[in-house]
Amino acid sequence: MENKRLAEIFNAIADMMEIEEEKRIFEIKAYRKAALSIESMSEDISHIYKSSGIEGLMEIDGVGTGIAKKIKEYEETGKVSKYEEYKKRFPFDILALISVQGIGPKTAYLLYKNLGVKTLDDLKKAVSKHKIQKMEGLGEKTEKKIAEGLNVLERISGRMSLGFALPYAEHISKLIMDSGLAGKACIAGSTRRMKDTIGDLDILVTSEHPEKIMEFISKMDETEEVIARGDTKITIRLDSGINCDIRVIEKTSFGSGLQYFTGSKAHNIKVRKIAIKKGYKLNEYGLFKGSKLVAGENEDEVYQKLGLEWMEPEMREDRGEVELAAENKLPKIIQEKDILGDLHVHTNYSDGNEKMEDMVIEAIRLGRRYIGFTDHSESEHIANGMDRKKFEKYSEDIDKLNDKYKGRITLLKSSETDILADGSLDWDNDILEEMDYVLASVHTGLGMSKDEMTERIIRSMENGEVDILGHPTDRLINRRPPINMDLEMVFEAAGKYDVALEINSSPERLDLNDENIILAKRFGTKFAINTDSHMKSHLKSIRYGIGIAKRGWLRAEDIINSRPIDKLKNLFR
DNA sequence: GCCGTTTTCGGCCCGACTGTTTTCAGTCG
Repeated sequence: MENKRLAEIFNAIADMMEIEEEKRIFEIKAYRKAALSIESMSEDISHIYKSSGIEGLMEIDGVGTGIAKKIKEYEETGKVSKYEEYKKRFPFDILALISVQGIGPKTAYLLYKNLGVKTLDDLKKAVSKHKIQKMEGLGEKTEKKIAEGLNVLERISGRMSLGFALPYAEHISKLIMDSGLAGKACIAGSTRRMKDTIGDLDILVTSEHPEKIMEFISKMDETEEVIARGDTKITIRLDSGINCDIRVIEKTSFGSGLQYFTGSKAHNIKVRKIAIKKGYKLNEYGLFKGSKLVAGENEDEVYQKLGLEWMEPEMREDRGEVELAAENKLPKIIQEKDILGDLHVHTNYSDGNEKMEDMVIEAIRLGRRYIGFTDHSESEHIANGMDRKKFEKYSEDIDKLNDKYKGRITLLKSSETDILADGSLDWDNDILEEMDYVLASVHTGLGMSKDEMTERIIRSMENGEVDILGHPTDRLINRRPPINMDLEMVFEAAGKYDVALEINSSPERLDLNDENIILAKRFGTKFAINTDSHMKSHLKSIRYGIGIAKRGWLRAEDIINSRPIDKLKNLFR
């Protein structure tokens, strides 16, 4: 998948153009737009080029003849000559340097020209020798800001999982509400869009006393540092290391503010263009005809006045949702209430923290109609995997509890069964047949070659016993990359053998993610949104998986655990 | 460089905050 690299190259071209060719602003924007499109595509751009050539590339939003040619060049030679030329002129690591908060292309160039700074290491040295404050146009404060920016870069490697960011954002919103100074405090940005990883938090606040809110926020215990503070907007760094933008707006602008602040950027640009076409202007303060406010208090109304259906925040990525909304043809995607059960739950029979019955009681309390127990199979020693004897006891326990809680919830018998290195399963068939369904996952031998891994996983599905493939890519956010496999081949096999792909809601996994879901859906696969709970509190994590599923535009019928228990059992049979 | 239900030429989303300035460029979202 070269999409990411190509997006990087086009972004770097745009950055380097900004240094001395800022007048070509629209050309620069064109490169950025193309980069954004390419980066957010689920389809492999090399495949597009190989199957449909330049014409295929030009179908991509923001890609015309010029950029399509450059993609072709990259596909054939591995290089883009325009980029190589720019790199000769500006031989410093522009992408690294501008990743520091406060440094943009112009500042990066100044640093290179005056101090010879080419890399982050050079930058660190320049900072420690206090060379930056002496430069013309920069000063003491800029140097300090850069020093802090470098600090933050070192502390935060990558983005935060949605599963950690959302509760944190909720906590901050609650603090703001509890201050009594705000009418509303609403989470916006990529957190509201339920993106699997979050760069920073955005919170929209309505208040009659913006200055008091600013003061309150800057004094919260959670606020480690105030990065910027104006009349309506404050940026803080929280003690968790994540940045948080808080914007205060009047009640009458709440809807347009939320629309604007939720994004995504690409979605907003598209919506604003529609506004212009229809003779309006749209900004965070409202939808205006001339200077007259037409809509602003409700988000729904803003869209409606533009002739658009309201779109779920999870869909706002400019992946075709605006066009469908204009025609009233948005798909009806999964809602939290559609999920009836959870098919990946551990207990203290293996590596879970709690007794089976406690998990059952909590699942009932959360309104689940069924719960599938999936304690680990024997070879997972590290996770206290069950042997045959223990499985029998586990199985009896499930039967007993099923009787006890009959009519309130149904317990399903399963096991998270290891997919061994050769693609076979970790239980013999006689045990597998005792289960209501089989959840199979890879836990070991993650370093295999792509071909071996692909074959291993496909083989595990071929024997017809597997119903769900658990956390298919095995990634751990910020800790472990996805395993090396041919996603399309695995997804195709899952479609062929009727194996549902898991959307694992555990904050550290969120696997599959939205892009993989979109890809898998092309092969007609079904999905299961599970929590992989190891304690009672984990059962609530289902909302992250649902968010990810919504981002993949999944409908209730795509998800097996939205079916009533009898239909689900039929499916497993 | 891209794009078209006003256009194949002439437009291109919109605004906040900071720092080093004396009116604005750079950065960010």
